Amino acid sequence: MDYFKHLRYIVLNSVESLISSGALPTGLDLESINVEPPRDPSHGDVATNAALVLAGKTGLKPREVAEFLAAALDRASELSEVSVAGPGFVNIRLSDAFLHDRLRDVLDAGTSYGDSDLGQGQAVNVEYVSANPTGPLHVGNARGAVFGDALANLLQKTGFRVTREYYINDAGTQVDILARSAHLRYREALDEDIEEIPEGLYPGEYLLPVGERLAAEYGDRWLKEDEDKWLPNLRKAATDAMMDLIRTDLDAVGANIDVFSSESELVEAGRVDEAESLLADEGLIYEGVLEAPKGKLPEHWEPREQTLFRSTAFGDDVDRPLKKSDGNWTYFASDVAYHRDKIARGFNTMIDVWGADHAGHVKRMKAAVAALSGNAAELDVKLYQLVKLSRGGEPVHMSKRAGSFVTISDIVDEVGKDVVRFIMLTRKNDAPLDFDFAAVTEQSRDNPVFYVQYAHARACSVLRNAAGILQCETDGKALSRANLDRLTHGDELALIKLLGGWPRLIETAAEAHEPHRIAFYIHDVASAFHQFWNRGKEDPALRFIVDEDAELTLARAALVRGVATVIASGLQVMGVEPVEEMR
RNA sequence: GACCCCGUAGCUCAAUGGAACAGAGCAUCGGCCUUCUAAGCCGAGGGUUGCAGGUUCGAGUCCUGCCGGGGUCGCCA
Repeated sequence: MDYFKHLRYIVLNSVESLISSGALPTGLDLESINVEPPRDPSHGDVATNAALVLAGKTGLKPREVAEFLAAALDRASELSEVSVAGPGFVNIRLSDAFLHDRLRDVLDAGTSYGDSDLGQGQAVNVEYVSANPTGPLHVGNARGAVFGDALANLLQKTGFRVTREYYINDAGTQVDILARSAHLRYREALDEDIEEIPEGLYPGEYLLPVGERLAAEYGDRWLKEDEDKWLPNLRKAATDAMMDLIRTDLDAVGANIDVFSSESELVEAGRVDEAESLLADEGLIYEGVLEAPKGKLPEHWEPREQTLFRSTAFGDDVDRPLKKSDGNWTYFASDVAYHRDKIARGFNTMIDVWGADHAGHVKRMKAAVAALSGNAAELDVKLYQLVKLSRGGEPVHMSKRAGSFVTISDIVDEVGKDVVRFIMLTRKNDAPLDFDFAAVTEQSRDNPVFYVQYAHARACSVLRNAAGILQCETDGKALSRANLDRLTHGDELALIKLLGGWPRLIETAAEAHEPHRIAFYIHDVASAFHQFWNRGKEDPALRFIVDEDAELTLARAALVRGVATVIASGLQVMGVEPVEEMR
């Protein structure tokens, strides 16, 4: 149960009874009434703004409305204390018994605690990574992969039907360059001296095996042929090989893509033409000349007539070209077709996860989605900032030209998938992220991965000890039967309140499309738990295991199990494995 | 020139439909190891939320303008 929702329901009931008794007038707007945790815990467990919101239309002062409401609420058994404060807030304290039931919620539900029906089974498409298939994935892609994957988990937990998707940009000039680079490695594999890799081709060594495979499969067949003969074949072979690398990288970081969509297939199937004619039917396509951007002109700029999409009709700043001067579709054109395809597959909610360098494309893509769906479909674009790699404070340089960049597999091999995933979620997506190879594996409180995992392991350790002493099971189901009335200390109850906030947190994080909030929340839980653990050092009566009081020990074990469960539940959404022992 | 993101303690960052005194950690200072893992904990100081207006009973949050940092701006994706 989300106790904030439950309390809001109680508040609304009280307001309605005040209306029917004539204390408050009818026709009030109850929608903007909320029940939230107060900033200052000394104010209470929850607070409602109901009186502030309602007072205006009643002709009463907020404090008067609050007094009425407080009197009505006072009868609810879930509450132990109701008071009016400030301009007219009603502050509420929850009864111990009500809180004990919330801990029981956690124990009964296990890691599915916090599951929600917010999404009502609505289909959501989450597209992430979607890197060019021209090489292995690098750290920046890892951030997109982890963010997208965790967001997808989060939406699943809140009742959305999620499809995780990767758009393979295998139709552009980059792929021609890849094919030529592969051809070079193919010649090399056939003992030709290729000398230096020419400027403009991909120098990475990951293309060596591709050349060897081509040589083994085709012999010297493509050696003497003209480029236009071998290019189409090598495009396919090379992108397939690169997608194998990429799948390996995705797998290494635990990103599970459901659907891979190919741009070239989209183009070949005529989907781009279809999308264009669809827009043309709406009068949104015209031949025109774009104005040059103000300020610094791009090199070789000259006015040119081209096929334009009237994206300004949907809030974009300028209209956008759909065709290049060579007659091929622009990347934007095929992306329009791709999003039309997603809409056609029944997705009215789409989330695209892009690097911040694509920010300029957000408006045009939203415009296209609006145009294609008649404003029925919604696109949210989540941009993530760069990852700055360092090692012990020294920046790690990545040179794409030299082919020396850190791949996802490199980083996962060194620090492990769980560390990579956790760290990637310790910043808001639109804030830059520092990733220090030394700091993320450090065993100290500065390292959030360690801090949270340690709390989980410490909880498991306490439970192992308790099980040994009490000779009992310490799973949630067994501990749910403990006499939780024994949990009366303020710190115990505060911990339960924190755990009870998980259902609310998961919903707000899902609505905001912000999985990082989970990392911050479970860090808070870990912190509260470490604090409680240390309280026991000063005061033996506050230890989890209390000699000669098996009943209290069992009740506290239930609380510890609750902590471990909520941390594990959060880690599950983040795609991180909770550890039971620190090694 | 235009658009987008960011600007919160000395540093790195939070603040969940606007709400009562803006929170953590690091660093600084003062405490705490015969212990369920000190791989940690407790306490203190530290702020005109970049600036100036506006909306509101109430603004870090919404609106306008400016300042500073980053990103992007037809035929790369």
